[in-house]
Amino acid sequence: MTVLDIEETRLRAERLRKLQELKEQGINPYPYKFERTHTAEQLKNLYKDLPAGEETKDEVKVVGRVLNERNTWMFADIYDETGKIQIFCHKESLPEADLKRLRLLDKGDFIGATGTIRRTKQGELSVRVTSYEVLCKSLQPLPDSWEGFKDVEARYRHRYVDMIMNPSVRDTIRKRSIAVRTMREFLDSRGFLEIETPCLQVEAGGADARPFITHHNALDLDLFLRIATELHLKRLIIGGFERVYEIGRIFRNEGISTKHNPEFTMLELYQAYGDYHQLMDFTEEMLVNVAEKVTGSGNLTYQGSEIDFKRPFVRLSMRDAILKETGIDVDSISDFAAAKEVAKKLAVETKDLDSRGAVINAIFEDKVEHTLMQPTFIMDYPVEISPLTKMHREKPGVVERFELFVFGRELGNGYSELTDPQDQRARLEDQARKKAAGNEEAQPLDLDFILAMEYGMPPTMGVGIGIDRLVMYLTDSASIRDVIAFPTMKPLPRDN
RNA sequence: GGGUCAUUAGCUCAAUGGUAGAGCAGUUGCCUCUUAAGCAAUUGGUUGAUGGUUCGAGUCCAUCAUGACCCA
Repeated sequence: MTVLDIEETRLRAERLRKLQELKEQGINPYPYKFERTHTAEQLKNLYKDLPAGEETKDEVKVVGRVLNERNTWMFADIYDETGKIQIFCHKESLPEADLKRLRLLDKGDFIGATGTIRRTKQGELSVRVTSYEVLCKSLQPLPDSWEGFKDVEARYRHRYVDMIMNPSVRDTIRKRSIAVRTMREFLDSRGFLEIETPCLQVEAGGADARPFITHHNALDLDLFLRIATELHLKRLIIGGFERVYEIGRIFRNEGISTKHNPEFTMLELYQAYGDYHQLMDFTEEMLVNVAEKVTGSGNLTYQGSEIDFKRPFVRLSMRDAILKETGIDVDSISDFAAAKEVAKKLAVETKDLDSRGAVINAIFEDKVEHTLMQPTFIMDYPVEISPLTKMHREKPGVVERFELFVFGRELGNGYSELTDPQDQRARLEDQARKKAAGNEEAQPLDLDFILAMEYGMPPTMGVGIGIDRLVMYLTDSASIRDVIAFPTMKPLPRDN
């Protein structure tokens, strides 16, 4: 795995030699600009009716990275962001010095070429080059263009090479950008404001997760990286903003897997005067909108399974979902001990769990979650695992919370926000007790948040949606690393 | 955290414990021709790291590093 370290390889030395030779010919291999007239895509459209074998006098200037060359630079494929255009370097069109200088080029170099448009007998649209400029001399050899660049580790460590060699990588990242933009447009058009909240926090609350710790030198103060944006966005609601959202980086100090990256992106949005029923409608509408914009239809295939992002999504209470899957009615479970009894019968692990609700949730996660392939809202969660959510207006012991599942995985989490400051204090004190008892994922007691709530918070609905996971579905990516431009990698030892 | 597998040339991959190889890339020459890369010749290695077993280790053993997959 030292392939692309800056080593003095033969191939690099060869390129350095050519670089030197270019300089000696008075050519700047790293010039400042080049004004192209067309992109590859524009040319393709413009000349789509030009028959094979036909030549025009239209002069164009194109740019791109050379990725392929045939017959000793007589033909070369150069790529800009929109695609490929072939250049044709014939001795009758190019001065001899320029023709000879082609030998100083390598695959990976950027060039700008001027010439006339023709379509070859083979039907390939080409630029007959009359002059060209080196726009950047590349020093590193690219991977084999036929076999490709497959080594998974190398691809993630050197993502720029991955992007050059594998167009699908760029396509996925592009779709991610479109998905995020579509979400912003959707929210902006509904009167939401995007507001940034702190990444550095004295207490990391709003979710059940272990935070990263960092240190502020001047204040000599340990700070946490945020694990959610929830508590600050709600302060904005208290402050008088009625519709706010943030699409922000979240940091959770957990393992790395195909579904988890330590830093990931979450959309959280809050709207005053709404409840979780309205929120489910809203969430559906937004996700269907995004899916259609990115994939062209809400109907997509993920890892071989059809997933239908079409309204309405299934809505099912957690109780009914468990009942359907196991035949057990969790409403009949009276207390923690009874819950553990049931879990044991179902072979569900209850180690580290500390309440009836936590056990019921574990049963759900173990028995039901993986069965929820199509977009499904699971509603009405146990209160013990939902410290920021309003009690259900009718059902005892549960809160007005839903999670959205797709392909057996959690994609979103929303609720009627708890707005009663005394209830909120009691719930967070309960969490703080659990934290003190060793539950590292329990939430801290954020006194300023409770103080804020004492000033008064209107009824509010709020939801968080994992952007990375959503984009995985939209791009049929098996790993979260595929939808992140630069996923977290363990560094290699530097001692070589 | 546990298990399985992987790591050999720039890339993709071979190699019963017995001389480290191929294709492509690179280089040189020839050729104004093409869609997998024109033809010919040719260079290129601390086999992830450190120990061990052995007459002999890419191969067997141990430890470590990085990663992939599965499991909790």
